[in-house]
Amino acid sequence: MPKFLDSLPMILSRSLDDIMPQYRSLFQTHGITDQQWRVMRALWEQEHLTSKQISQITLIPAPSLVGILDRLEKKGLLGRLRSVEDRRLVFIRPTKAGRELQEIMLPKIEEIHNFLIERVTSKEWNEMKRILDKLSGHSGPSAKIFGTGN
Amino acid sequence: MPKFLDSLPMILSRSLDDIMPQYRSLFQTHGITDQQWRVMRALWEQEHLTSKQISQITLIPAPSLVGILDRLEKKGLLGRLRSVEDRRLVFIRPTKAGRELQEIMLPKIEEIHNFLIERVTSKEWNEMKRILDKLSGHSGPSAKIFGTGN
DNA sequence: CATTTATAGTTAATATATTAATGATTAATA
DNA sequence: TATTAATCATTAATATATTAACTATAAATG
Repeated sequence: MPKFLDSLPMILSRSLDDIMPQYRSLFQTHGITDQQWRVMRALWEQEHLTSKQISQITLIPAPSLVGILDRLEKKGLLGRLRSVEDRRLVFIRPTKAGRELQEIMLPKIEEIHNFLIERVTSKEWNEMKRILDKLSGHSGPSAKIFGTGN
Repeated sequence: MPKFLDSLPMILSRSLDDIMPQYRSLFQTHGITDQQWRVMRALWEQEHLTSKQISQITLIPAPSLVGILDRLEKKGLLGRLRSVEDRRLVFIRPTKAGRELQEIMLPKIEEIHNFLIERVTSKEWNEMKRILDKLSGHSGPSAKIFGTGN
């Protein structure tokens, strides 16, 4: 394998390119994008979240999130409400239509997820996560010494 | 771990988010972007490549590649030349400045790569690639029967 | 209390991704 | 050979990523 294609960014990008289409066709069926679903998914089982929290959970950068929330709001899937205690905060909560979409999509998302992970054993799945975590620097020497043990 | 964060897209995205900044600071030093480097890297040791080939190697979608090549051309790092035999093809070749940038950057890229993979054993590295390949569907039952063995 | 510092959300500018469509060219086929 | 189908590069429209800067607000500090 050429060195370029064997770099970590290329390996991860290739995997994403391979699996995302399976999710994407579902997203398209429901008229939303990858990232828009990420936001809706983050709100699952949540009364509301702040923009900051959504950004952290979904890994969507804050400036990108603004437009994504705009479009989801325009689609009537969620609403924004500025906090009274701390007027810097904006609470995001799904609308009724948003909740219904979540209910419809989540099982199908889980189907795809199960279809994918059935390709590997439970041990392999955990191994992969562990190794990726090490590569991310979350399980290195410092983590062993100073980390929480997770 | 919440189910959402334990999905394959989130796991892979998180890994990318963790490692890319280490590369990105190098890219910025040399005034190019991630994808622009991908293109230059693909041309390493190549006389020239067609747009199609670059798109396949780098995983950059063809429409995105157009603008990326425009900017690299404007920076004087590569040139376009339409093929004479098949006038649909466009050959991309690095300029002298492009070659020099490759020479300067590649060792540093490899440093970062080595720094990253030193976090895991050689066995773990190969295990991760193998498992990701299975998840991508490249090593499933059909691959075992019909594949090349790689 | 006045001033500085930090934080949440946002805007702005540029680069890239996604999908569909188009123009030019070549290959395939009746 | 005339037509049809396929291919490569590109454009167009919309969505998102990246970085820096900005506004409003709150916290910290002198």
